[in-house]
Amino acid sequence: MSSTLFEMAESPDKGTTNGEAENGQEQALPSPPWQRVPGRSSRRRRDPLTREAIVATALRVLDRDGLDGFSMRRVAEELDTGAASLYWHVGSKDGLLDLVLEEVIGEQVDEVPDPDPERWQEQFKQVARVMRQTIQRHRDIVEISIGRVPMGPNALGLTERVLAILRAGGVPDELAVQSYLLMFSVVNGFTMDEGGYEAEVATGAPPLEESAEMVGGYLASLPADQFSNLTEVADHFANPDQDARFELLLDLFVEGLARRSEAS
Amino acid sequence: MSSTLFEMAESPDKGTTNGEAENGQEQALPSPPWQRVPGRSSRRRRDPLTREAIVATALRVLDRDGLDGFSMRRVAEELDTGAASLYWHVGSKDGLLDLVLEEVIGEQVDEVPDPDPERWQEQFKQVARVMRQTIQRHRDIVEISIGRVPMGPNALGLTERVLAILRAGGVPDELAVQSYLLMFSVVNGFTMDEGGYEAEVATGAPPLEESAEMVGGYLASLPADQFSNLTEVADHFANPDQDARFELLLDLFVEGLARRSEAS
DNA sequence: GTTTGAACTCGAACAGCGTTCTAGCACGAA
DNA sequence: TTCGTGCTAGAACGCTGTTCGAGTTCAAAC
Repeated sequence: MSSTLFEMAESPDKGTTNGEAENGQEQALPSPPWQRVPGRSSRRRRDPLTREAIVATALRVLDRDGLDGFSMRRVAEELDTGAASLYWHVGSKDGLLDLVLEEVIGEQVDEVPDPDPERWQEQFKQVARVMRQTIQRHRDIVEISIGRVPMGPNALGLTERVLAILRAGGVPDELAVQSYLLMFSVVNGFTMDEGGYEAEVATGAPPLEESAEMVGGYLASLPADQFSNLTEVADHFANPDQDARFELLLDLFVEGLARRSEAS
Repeated sequence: MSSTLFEMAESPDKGTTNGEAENGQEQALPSPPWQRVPGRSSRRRRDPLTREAIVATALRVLDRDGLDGFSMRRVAEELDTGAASLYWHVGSKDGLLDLVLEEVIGEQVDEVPDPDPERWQEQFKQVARVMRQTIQRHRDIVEISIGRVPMGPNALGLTERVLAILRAGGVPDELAVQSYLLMFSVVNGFTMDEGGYEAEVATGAPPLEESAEMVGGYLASLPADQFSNLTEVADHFANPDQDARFELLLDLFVEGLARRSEAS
C-alpha cells in the first residue's frame, strides 16, 4: 500500500482472461484496450523492485504482524506487487529471512564503541545491552536466528568490533572468542524467554505485570506438601525484574571472565 | 494461547453443539454397503486414540522430520487416522506442541538429583547438563519453547526440585529464583546456537567439523586491514569445542553465584 | 533500424497446510 | 428399543511457499 497513492486508474478485480479463439492470424496486432488486462497496463513497474526495498519491507511486516503473520504474499502486497516477483530477488522465503537477519545485525554494528582498554568490561556489557535492545525492537528475530549462521558483512563487522574490545582489554585470544560466542548465545536465550509472559491475542494482553502476578498467585496456591520450595518463593516469581536479572547475568559473566583473563 | 495449566479432567473444549435433527425419520437407516466410505468399513477404531499416544507420536515425528516437516496430517498418518481426529483430543496444533513440550520437560525431572547441601554447585551444573542433553535429543524443542510458559505438572516438578538444590545449598531465595530462571534461559540459548553449524539438507551434511573448519578458513581469508582481529583469531573459530565452552559457561555462572551466595 | 537476448514482472496454478463442519458409528443408560 | 454422548474422519475452506511461463522493457549488436 501507500507509496502509490493514486497512480492512474487501477480497477482491482475482473478476471477477463482474454479468451480469444483459435481463429486466423491477427495476433500480431496490439489488442484493443477493452480486452487488455485491466489492472496493470504495463508489465514494467514505475519504480523497480530492489533487494533492499524488499528486505526493508519484510522487516516492517515482521515487526508488525509477527512471524506467524509474515508471508511472501503479505510482503508483496505491501510493495504493491505479486508474490512471484519477490522470488527473482531473494530466491526463497528462507533467503529473505537471512537477509532480514543481516539487516538487524547491521543495526547494532555502529553502536559498538571503539575499544578503550581501561573500560573493556563495561564496554562488553554495553554491547550485550545493545543486543538485548535490538532483539526487543524486533520481536521475532530470535526465532529467525535459530539455525542460521550469519556470515554477511554486518555480522563479520560486529564480530570484529567486539573482538577488538576484548583483545584491547587483554583477554587472551581463545577466551575472547569463547566469550564472544557465549555472550551471543546467552543474550539470545535471555531475551527469548523474556517475552514469554506476554499473551498472544485478545484478553487485552495482560501487560506483563498482571500476568506475572497471576503466575505468582497460582504458584502460591499449589499444595505446599508437594511443592514446598515453590510455594515459599512464589512471590519472587511474581516480581520478575528483568532488567535486574539481565544485569546480574552480565555481572556474573564479565566478572568471571575478568578473573580468568588476569590469571593468564 | 498456550497456557496448558493443570487441565484436570478430559475433553479440552469444543461446544459440540450438535444441531438437532429437524427432518423426518429416515436417518436411522444404515446406508447400503455400496455407498459407504470405501477405505474404512467401521467408523470406530480398533484401538482408540488417546492424548498420550498423540503426544508420543508427535514427538517422534518432530524428532524425525523436524519442525518444518511436522504437520497434523503427518502425525495423523502415523497413527493411521485423519488429521481431523486429532482435534478432538488436543484442540489445535499449538496445543499439541504445548503438550509435547511438557512431555520433554518430563524427561528431565527424574534426572534431577536429591539435594546434597555440600555439593550444590556440582548438582546445579549437573542439572544444566541434563537440560542440554535433553535439548540435543530433541532438535527443535528450543524453537517450540519460544513464547511458551510451561506450567504443567512436569514443569512445576522440575522447578521444585531444582529450587530444592539451590536452597539446600544456602542460596538466598530471590537469588535462587533468579539463577534458576537465568540458567534455563542460558542453557536454551547455548544449545540453540550449538546446532547452528549443521547443514540442513543435501551436500552430505558436513559433519560439523568440516563445516567449522571451512568457516575458520573463510575468516582467515578476509582482508586483514579491515578485519585484523577476526583474521588473527580465525583458528579459534575453527575449533569450537562446544563441551568446553559449555563448561566454561557453567563455571562462570556457578562461581559467581556461589560468591554472591556467601556474601549474604 | 532491426534483431536479439538478458533483466525483470507477475497471473495462474500446484501441493500442502491448519482448521472447521458435519455425517456417521459405537456403546452405555433409560 | 431409543436415546444421547463420546469419538472418528471425509470433505472442504482459505491460506501458504514456490514454480512456470508468457509477457514486457531496455541496451547492445548487427
